[in-house]
Amino acid sequence: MIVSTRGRYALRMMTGLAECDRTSLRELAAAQNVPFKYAESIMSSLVKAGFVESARGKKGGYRLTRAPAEYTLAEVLRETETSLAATDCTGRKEQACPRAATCPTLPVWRALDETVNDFLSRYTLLDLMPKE
Amino acid sequence: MIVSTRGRYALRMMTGLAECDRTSLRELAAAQNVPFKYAESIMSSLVKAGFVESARGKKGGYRLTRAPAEYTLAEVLRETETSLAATDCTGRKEQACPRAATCPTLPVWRALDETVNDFLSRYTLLDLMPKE
DNA sequence: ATAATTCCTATCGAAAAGATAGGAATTTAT
DNA sequence: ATAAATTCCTATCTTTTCGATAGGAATTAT
Repeated sequence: MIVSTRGRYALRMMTGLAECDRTSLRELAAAQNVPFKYAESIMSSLVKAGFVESARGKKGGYRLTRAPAEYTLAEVLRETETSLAATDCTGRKEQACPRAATCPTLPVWRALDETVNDFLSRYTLLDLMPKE
Repeated sequence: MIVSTRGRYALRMMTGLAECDRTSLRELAAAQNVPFKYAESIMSSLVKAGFVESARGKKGGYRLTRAPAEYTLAEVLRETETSLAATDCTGRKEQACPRAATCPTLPVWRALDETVNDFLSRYTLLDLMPKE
């Protein structure tokens, strides 16, 4: 699995935000069918990454900081998925593998990583907006 | 994660087999550093898929049924990974999603699936054999 | 003050992944 | 025949990851 539920929720929430100027998480989560408390945790990643701006207190809520076309799927998923790496070999534990220096397979995984990243960089939030 | 430990073990075991005419699982697992019992379960998938031929009893063992260049990574991983699908949306539970008909994101996931599959179809076991 | 919100930390429960256990069936060698 | 080495089969265990929830502190408009 490259993109998990968490990442898909994140994208849905962001397209939801793109459709209104500002909204509370309660409304957004309901509209996008994302469990409220889970949405909270995801939104916290989006804010920390600077994708979304928050306003606290009554009448508070969230709003995008850029135009939808300015977010690639790659950057959003990089912040919300645990890892986008094709394998453990190219992920966090990369350095832990003693075979790395001579492993004939490692270059293939690196190329796969790049292929996936390139793919996800060619799409933006705008491509995920419902038409008409 | 696209390729898990199980899939990588499968590929290692097959390249190991490619290096000798026939070998027992005990030897193979030891040589490739794959836990013996785990290797058994993986090998059972490989045999069932017809990638490998088994001989039972004393002096038994396993052997590839084709030349290394005749196995693509895609087909090996398709048999050993739980799923190669980019998301749940394009995996087994595909039909379970009520949004599918109008989901603007689904085509993207399908295209990603195809991209990954194309990539993995361009490499064969031969590409994973240690050089020199 | 009160109500509605974001923010923070902790935890739970289910599912998947990695790995192991034990023994039945088969075959070769002696 | 018997023993040894193997594949085959089913079941289980453990650890990690993932999805989701709980409770309450901090903030702000009214």
